[in-house]
Amino acid sequence: MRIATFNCNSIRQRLSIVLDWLEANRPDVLALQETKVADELFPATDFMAAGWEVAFRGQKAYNGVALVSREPLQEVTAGLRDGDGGESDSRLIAGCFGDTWIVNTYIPQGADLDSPKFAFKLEWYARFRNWLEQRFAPRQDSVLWLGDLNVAPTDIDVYAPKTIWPHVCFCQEAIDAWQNVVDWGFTDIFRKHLPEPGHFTYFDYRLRGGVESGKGWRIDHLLATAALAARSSTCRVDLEPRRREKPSDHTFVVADFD
DNA sequence: ATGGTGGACAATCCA
Repeated sequence: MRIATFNCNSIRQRLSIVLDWLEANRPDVLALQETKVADELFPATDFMAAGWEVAFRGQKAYNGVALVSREPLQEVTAGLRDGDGGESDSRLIAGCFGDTWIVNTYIPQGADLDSPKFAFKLEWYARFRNWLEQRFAPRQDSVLWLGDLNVAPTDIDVYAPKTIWPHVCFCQEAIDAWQNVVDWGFTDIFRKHLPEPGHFTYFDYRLRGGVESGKGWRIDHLLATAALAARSSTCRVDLEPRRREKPSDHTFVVADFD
């Protein structure tokens, strides 16, 4: 089983990068964030024409998540409160692949530490833990949580921890909010296989030569409940799509399971 | 150094 995540920063701008990557890597499921398109304008026919199933929940201009898969996912659900029509609906989409639940989230970024958007971020994390508790039992269920989580949990997850701290994605409150969800029952698949510093998934457009100079962040994550984590065999960052014209500011992250 | 770039969408908002 191969599962991947990619913040595409507009699926319509990045469609050929995504379709080419799917063809080359043949994942079972690819989770997308920041599709930035209302559902009626999502390019579903392009995915279907290339032989992929796709489930999506978005809104105009901002946010938006999707799950691309080789076979249709079962029991697809979107939103923290499914159907509330608000912003929270376009930040979560989940579905069942075999006996594994794939839970794709685009966590709020938070803007500034003193912004209401940061409070909304912390609240969103708390609501998400509640969402998990209501649906799954970490010891029984196979759950893979992945996506743009907008948290760099440790010093080796940012390129310059001393100067970046505190930041909405690298501060104690955000790390605690992330840890509280991890404590529900997740293992960090990425760090299981890539424990050393220097692996990043996001490079700010505004820093020139960010990839070459290693000025990155690890804010895109894959985490799994214990039995599923024990089955994971590899995890890697794929920088190849960044050599394309107009790359996303995020990388693909891929995990394989036995 | 509090900038810088990029996307959506039409003046700014968001990251």
